[in-house]
Amino acid sequence: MSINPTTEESDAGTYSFADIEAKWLPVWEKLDTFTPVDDGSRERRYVLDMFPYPSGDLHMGHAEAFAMGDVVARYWRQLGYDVLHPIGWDSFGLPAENAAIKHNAHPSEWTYANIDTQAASFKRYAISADWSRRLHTSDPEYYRWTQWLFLRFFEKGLAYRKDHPVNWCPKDQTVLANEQVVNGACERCGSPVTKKSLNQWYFRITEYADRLLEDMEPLAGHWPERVLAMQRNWIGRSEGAHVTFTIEADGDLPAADVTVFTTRPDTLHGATFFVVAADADLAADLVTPEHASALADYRESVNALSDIERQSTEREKTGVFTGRYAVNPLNGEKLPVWAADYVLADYGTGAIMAVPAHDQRDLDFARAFNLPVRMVVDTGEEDPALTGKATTGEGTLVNSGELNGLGKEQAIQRAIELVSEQGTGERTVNYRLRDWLLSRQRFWGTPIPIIHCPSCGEVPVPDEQLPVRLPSNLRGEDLAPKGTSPLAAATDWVNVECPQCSGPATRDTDTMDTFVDSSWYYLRFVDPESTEAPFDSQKVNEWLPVGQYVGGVEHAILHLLYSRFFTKVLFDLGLVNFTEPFAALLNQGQVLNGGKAMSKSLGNGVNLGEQLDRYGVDAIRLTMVFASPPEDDVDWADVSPSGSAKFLARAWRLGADVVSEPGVDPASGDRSLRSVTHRTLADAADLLKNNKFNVVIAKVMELVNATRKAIDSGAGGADPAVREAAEATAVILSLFAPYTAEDLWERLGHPASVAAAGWPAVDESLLVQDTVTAVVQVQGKVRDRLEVPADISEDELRELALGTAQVQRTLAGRDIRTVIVRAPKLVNIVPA
RNA sequence: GCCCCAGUAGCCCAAUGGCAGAGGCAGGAGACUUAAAAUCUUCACAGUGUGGGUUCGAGUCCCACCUGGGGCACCA
Repeated sequence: MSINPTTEESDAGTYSFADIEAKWLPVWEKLDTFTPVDDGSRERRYVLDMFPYPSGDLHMGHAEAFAMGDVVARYWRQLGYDVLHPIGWDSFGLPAENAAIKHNAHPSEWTYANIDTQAASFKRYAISADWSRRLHTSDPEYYRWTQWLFLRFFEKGLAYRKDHPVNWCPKDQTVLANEQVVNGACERCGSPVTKKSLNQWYFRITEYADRLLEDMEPLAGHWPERVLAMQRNWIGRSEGAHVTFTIEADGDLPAADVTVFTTRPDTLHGATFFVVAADADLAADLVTPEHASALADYRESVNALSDIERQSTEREKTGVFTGRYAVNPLNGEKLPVWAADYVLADYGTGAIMAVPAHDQRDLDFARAFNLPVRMVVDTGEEDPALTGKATTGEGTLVNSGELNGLGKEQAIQRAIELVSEQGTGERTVNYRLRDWLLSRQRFWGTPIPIIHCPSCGEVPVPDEQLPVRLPSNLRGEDLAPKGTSPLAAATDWVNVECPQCSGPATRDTDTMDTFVDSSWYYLRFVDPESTEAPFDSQKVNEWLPVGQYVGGVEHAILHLLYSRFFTKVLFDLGLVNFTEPFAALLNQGQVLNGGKAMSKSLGNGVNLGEQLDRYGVDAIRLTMVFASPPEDDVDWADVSPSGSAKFLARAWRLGADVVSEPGVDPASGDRSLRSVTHRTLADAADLLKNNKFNVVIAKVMELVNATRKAIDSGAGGADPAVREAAEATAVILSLFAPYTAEDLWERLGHPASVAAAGWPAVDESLLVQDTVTAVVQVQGKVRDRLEVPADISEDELRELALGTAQVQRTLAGRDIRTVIVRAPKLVNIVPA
């Protein structure tokens, strides 16, 4: 055998992946096996891989992810479900624009050329997709509906504009959502992100914070725990109270009420000072004239810090006194009001009551500025004022008026009651999640379908005028980032009549974050040609939620959170009847090389095309799936595509040795091989259900080994059991190695396609063994083994075990305390 | 600092609380061959990161720790 694709003669005994690939690809094109019938005659199942971004050709990561998704799609088809497994492209985005600037071209040229390249590669890779549903988010036919959905959000008040300090990437010259800032740097290019105050569009995702959190419950067990944990973390729910402090009047400055958020209202009596975020307007409003210049200087120094510096936890505490005092509503104490950058303008209310004894940050600040520390919860630990370590645990309230003597939890409840009675506070829940900033100052995205009219304000583009197409006359340098959208330069495009008053007006020149495009594409796949609506709700309700979603963990928060949000809004709009888009999620691992992610700078990249040329599509697919459990990383340095190719050839060769006719009754075949076949089918079904694809491949390897042995030194190639085993091999292999499986299937005398052969029925009677080996333990240690009938009773087995010489010798006359019997496999004798 | 995940043979990995080993890679031996490749057969190697606990019995469950990976983080 040879795994060399250039083998010149290809006789019946030589496995040539290149020949097999060339042979079957056109046959499959004609068969159209992967378009769902979609008539309700079979149960519908939807399996989806996160759609690719068209950045050049497919890479090793695509090869892994799509191999996994295809296993599920192909398995579900074998089980007889009507399977929807579509493919499309997330085709708006920066790289296309940057390429266009560089080559003085239009982004669409680069984008659609790459899509064609990737599509051809996907076909070669034998992804069992329904190509008739192919979509691209940059097609006007698609983004028309992205705009339509935006307008529905706008009508509901879920899309709005506000002035706000935003994350700004100085390199890409655009704003970024919080989710796109990683450790203070741009997720895309790595540049340190700065803050800029701009008027921008937002989606009100915070309104859905609670539902995004609660609706994760039923996903447990179907989504990876770490993804759920990351989303929980990101949403950052915390329960506590709002408490309002009055800032006393000072000279010309009037009194003011300022509310704080605290998770520890029980420690109200321990507040010894008050802090407002230095960069919030509130600080400037409160400061007395005497302290104003110090605050201004301080604010300047704070603004000069990058996010990365500011987020360092090692920093010394800094701040300035505002000259004002806040009155504690519970005990009337006057607390000095400070402005400091350790309080965030963006979180909670941008102001806090500082309880240095029981909060480390407050304690650090108190020690830096010699402010008092008062312990109000006795945790049994040393006084934080002395140790410098705040105590945050359980304890008994002290120095706290009527809260004294209560435990922490009781005191929290009681304190909330007290401020509620006073009207100075209430129970509340606070979230870390911010609204989703969706405007981008870039060209290659979905235009925001809003017209700005000097007299009517923000006017939605009427639905019948959608799509608002991108202007076609901009290219090359016209697209270079300038800090404002390049669309502004297309004056013909920008200047329009106001749809309401017909006066002169201008289009919004920002485009949408591409994550908006990808937040609903899984719905469009159900009905991709529709010109009436983004999708047919009835059809969507029939197909969704997606039964199995497959993609990388890098989208644990971004795409998955946004899509969940979109689905909930669409539910509220009555457009879908479910609230979670993805019932099950599989995060495939990364493909590494030598322990590290592949990268140009490390020079450890592996080219997918070269691997396919060298080992064949099936060997690469099999290697990806066999290497480890799907969610684990695959280190390409640790795996053996040539080993996979060898196995495939071995499986394929079975075809030549099966000499019985198709359709022969296997009942008369060799029983032990039949047992292996049916055991393999049963185990594989179980393993596939649990995404243990790597183990399924190990099982089919065993089946191939057993079949080879039966042919060479057992029942022989004419035995019907050998045919049965080879056919089962072809069907199981069809999930992982479609070309080899198809060719084997043909060699076994069947017409194409094995993909539609159906999962063989398991004969339960073949799974039962006549006799099994029972293990006899004394005190957990194995002392003997017995061949016993599989249906032996507990009593019989106990008697047998107690009677063995080994057991008698080990017991050496000791009394028996108890005997554990798990018929027919185990007996454990426990001596007294 | 908080949260999540993982540590089994030289390597990748299996193992409903019940004999630690299914499969593969790399390695050794044999058959076939003039020889090699390919093919077929066969062999060896760990007591499951560490320390406790629960149990008749723990790789598996619980606690603590160590190591590695990931997420969040002056989030009140």
